[in-house]
Amino acid sequence: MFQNLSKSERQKGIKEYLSKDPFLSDKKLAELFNFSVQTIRLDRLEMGIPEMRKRIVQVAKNTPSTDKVKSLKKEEIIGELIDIELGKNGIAILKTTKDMAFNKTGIVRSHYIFSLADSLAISIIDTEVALTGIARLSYKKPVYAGQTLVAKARVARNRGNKYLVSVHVKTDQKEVFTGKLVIFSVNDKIKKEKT
Amino acid sequence: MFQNLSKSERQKGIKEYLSKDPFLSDKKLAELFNFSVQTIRLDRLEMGIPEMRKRIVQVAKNTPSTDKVKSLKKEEIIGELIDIELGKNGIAILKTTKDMAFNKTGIVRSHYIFSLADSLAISIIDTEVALTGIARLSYKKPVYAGQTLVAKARVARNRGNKYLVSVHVKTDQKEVFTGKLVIFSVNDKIKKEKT
DNA sequence: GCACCTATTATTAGCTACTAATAATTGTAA
DNA sequence: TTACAATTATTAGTAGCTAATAATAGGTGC
Repeated sequence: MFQNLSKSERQKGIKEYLSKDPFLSDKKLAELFNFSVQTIRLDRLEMGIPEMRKRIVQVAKNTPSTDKVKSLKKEEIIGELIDIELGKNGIAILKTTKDMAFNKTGIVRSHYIFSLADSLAISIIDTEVALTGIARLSYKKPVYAGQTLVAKARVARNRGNKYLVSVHVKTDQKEVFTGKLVIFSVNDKIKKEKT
Repeated sequence: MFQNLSKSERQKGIKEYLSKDPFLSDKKLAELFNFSVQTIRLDRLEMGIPEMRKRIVQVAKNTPSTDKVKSLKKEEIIGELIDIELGKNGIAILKTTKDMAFNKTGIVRSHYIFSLADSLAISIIDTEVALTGIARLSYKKPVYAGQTLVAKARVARNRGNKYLVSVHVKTDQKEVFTGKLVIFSVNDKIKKEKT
């Protein structure tokens, strides 16, 4: 595979290979780089790379990423605003993908649909800041990854800073979700009050 | 730890322990169950369970393993699962960050809180696939970026494949969100029906 | 030339966590 | 008492190491 590599080149190569495949033993690395097993070991020691078994344990203990919080990306949530009449209604579209769905079934996770509905509902309120207060959600049919969702929101009632918004989400003419959201328009004072 | 277990009890115990912690060596199992290493090995052979190193490799390579949480892989859960009793209750934590919030106010967008509640609720259902049907959400107080949310979910009722899960989310002892979610446990048939 | 140094390779002993095979021991039931 | 299962022990061999020591090759400086 390799020949006549300098020490630094070889060490760099080992690092690279191991980052791609931590399952390589010293013996296999020795064959790959055409150096003796002992040299490879020395390289590992110099670079502070643990032995294969420990590397595998590390991978095994990290794969089910224990404490990493997977957050939703903005683009994934909001979808695309198609049409909007502030204070009245709006339409948004979201193309669902595999990573929004359960691996096992391909069914899109419910909070993605809610996120679409919620952000659309907030968007159509004609105010600086809007917060969701109460919501009633109803999931009618499962949505499968790949399907495109069309969300329509409408302000059903408005008393003072309180808005009742109803959202209907469809895919292929079928209604898959409906929700009623009570949204409050808020000014900056609230922020101070509650902190 | 254990004493005077029958062969079948012991083998059952070994299976259980290894499903929870595949990193246990035969020696440690022998100490746990108070039997000799050779007996443990015979048990593994009879049950077709590979040695520790091979188990670790399996985990590392992400080969399908029956997890404690059935319906969701850990990465798929929003927030960090702290404690769970399948079919009963569970606790999850989410550290909120700026990119979960509105720039203007620093208030966390409501769908992040719902996502935490929803994925926790689904996690505690002891089934292969779980889907949200109906939900009633109530946002009590605004949450500010940086605050840590603690979500507690409890199965309030369970009739057949229909579960009523109540979720309470708090930060600094204050309740910021409550929700009642109706979740359905589903088998694979649904998938075929609706596609 | 020689001393010195680095890089590389070899060798040996010991470790963990096994497999595989064989054998001995214990207990219990026909 | 014999037969059998369950358990434990023993031995040889394996992979993939650590750790320590030693040998060898090649170059640099003087």
